[in-house]
Amino acid sequence: MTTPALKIRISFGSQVAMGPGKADLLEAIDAFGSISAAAKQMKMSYRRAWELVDVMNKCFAEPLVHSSPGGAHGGGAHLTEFGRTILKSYRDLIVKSQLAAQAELTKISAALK
Amino acid sequence: MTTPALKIRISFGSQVAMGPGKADLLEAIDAFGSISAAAKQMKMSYRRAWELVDVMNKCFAEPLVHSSPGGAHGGGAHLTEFGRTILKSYRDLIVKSQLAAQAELTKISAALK
DNA sequence: TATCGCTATATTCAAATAGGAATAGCGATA
DNA sequence: TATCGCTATTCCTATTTGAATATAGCGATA
Repeated sequence: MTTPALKIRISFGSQVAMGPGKADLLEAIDAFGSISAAAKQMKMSYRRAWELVDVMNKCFAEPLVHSSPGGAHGGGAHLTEFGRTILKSYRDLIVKSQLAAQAELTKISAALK
Repeated sequence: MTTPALKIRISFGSQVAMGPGKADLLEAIDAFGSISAAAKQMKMSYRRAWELVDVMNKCFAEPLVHSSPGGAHGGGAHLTEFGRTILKSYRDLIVKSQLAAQAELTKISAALK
């Protein structure tokens, strides 16, 4: 066994509405106040980060991220209350799932190379 | 909300050791006794099915699928006891996770378009 | 020992995806 | 009103992925 991990996503049609990467991105946006700074910290292109945000905003009934194209220091982006709630629900979901699946995950992990 | 679903995979380094598609494939191989028949039923190419099996066999300490290139009716493939055990563990893991995550999944699903 | 169907693998081509660079636009603030 | 940094979008290229095809090899069994 080496690096096994549960990866839990919420698929929505052909898209992923929420997953580990998107959740991390939301947290980074919350921490840095902009998509571009979050992207840099996560070592992905601004383009990719923007796309992930766009997918999320379009999957959900309301945007999770609100962004301002201009203003002080170029504007920025922040989580909406809605976004914060979804993020928390997802994180809770992950914790509960992992906990419930621990025994099986341990078994499977032990069987990996 | 339309078609939200939890997708749970077990990642192993850069590869996916087990996931929904691989588990379904294992079941199809178990049911049909060959990779080729399983592939046909799942509407994927033999090549792709073989690759998925190959990844699984290489991620785990023992092969999950044993295959015979020749013999009656061309041989075939079947699950090893090891493979059957892993498959069951994974299916159990999914059930337990889904159950534990139900409340949060319902909340998030209701927030989707 | 010839047949048959499946495994195993290489090659080629098309398609989807990811990444990089370039650029326009925006608005608070100095 | 000029500046600045970030958002938003386009275009092009490179890489990855997937499908289709072709072919060799295998061994039970008839």
